[in-house]
Amino acid sequence: MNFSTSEENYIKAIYHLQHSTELVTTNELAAELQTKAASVTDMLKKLKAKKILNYEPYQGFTLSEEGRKVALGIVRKHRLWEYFLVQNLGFGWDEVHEIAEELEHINSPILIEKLDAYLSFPKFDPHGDPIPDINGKMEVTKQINLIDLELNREAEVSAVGSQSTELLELLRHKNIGIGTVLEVIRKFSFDNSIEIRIKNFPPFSISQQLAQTLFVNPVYGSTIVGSIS
Amino acid sequence: MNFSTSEENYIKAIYHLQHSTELVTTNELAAELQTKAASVTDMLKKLKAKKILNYEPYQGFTLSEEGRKVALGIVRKHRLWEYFLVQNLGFGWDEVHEIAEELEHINSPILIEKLDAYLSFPKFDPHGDPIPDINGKMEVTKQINLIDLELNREAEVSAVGSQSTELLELLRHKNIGIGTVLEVIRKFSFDNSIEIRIKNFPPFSISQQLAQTLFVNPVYGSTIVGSIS
DNA sequence: ATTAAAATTTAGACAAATCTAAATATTTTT
DNA sequence: AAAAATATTTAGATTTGTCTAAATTTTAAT
Repeated sequence: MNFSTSEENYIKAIYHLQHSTELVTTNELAAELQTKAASVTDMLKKLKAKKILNYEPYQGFTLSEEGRKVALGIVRKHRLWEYFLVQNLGFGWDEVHEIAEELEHINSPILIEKLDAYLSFPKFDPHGDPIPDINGKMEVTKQINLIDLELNREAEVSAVGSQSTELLELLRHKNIGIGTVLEVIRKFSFDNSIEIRIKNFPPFSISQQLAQTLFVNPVYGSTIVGSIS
Repeated sequence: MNFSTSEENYIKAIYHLQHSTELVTTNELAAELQTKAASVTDMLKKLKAKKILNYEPYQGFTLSEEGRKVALGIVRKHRLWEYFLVQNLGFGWDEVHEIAEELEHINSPILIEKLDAYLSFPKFDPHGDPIPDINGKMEVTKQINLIDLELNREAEVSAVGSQSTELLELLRHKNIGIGTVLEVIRKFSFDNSIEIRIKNFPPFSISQQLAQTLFVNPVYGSTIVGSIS
């Protein structure tokens, strides 16, 4: 099935809101999309008719299985284009969101597969968010500085960003390795450093540069992994 | 000023039709866009109000100076994307038109300038059509096999596609060089060979491979060159 | 368990882009 | 130069996505 740009924007917004609150409400969605509640209701009816939503009037709504697949497809396109814009065209990571908002609505599956191959199948976009693969699968892993404190505080280190001796020296000094479980205590916006604690030890802080090389899986907080096809 | 996707499609179609007939008519445009004459009239009024068209009811129409600049900007985007799709993503030249029809409506001047630079400022798209530069200027030159026999038959060789000894050997044998004036007599669709004549000599034919390396300027046939900004 | 407040939906309107059918203008034919 | 044929425009309707204002439902407060 095909969707209009407007329908796609609704589906994507619902997908993102569901990450924090399972049941999404009309007003939340209106705020997210900078539109009016009445407009949202109209679109909800349309998406329900297309079997994209589980929706009963006044009761809130969630994406259907089909809806989640559509959403993952849009997220895939958005993040692949962002990667291209930063990595190949030389944009800054903070300049690409709006352009990707347009590019994500280009409708050509073969284009996206060729782009993915051209970029060598990246797993994370320039903001550190995971890129779903063609089946909707994506890494649960994220950079530790991107952990959402509202959702998860504990995370297990699953990979490090490079094998440089400088990085490994620092990690050994801090007693961090693959498998280490960390609790994120606080983030400081001044220098993007974060304070963390390894179980049974006193807290300490790590720099932005180090945080960006630590890829972690949330210990609870099941970021759900699914499939598009 | 900004234009909707639909407005842009009308502007581009009028631009292309103007290449064959100076004054464009409502029915021609309706046929080109696969729509109805009544719909065209509606849009003509809109574009006239936006000063894109010279249009008097029942009298046909042409793009205004402003309209031509807008059209050249759209053509520029279309052809740059086609170049990217073929050269970088590995599409065949016959597979990219539809995708470029979508991509050409992405509205980000900086994106197009970065893409142009990334592609090293190509002057021709994969079909051999010239790509307008940021000011709307483009080569009048085209591959000789793309000469439109309805418009021009005589053309002057202005460049050859490579300096390989094999090519130069063939060109010397055929007596073709920079500045040679050729008359295109006929095209054969079976093998895409074309029959040409050098003034005062008997006609002979050249292969598709050779034709694609011969860049020519029409001798009469004023393909108009303009500026966007 | 009412009432008050907040959230959501319905009703009716609007702009953009399209269509069909009817009216009008232009061009061609005789 | 009038009639016939063709081209173009107008009038009125339709779809999509949006809005405001009014009505309804749910939730929270007393």
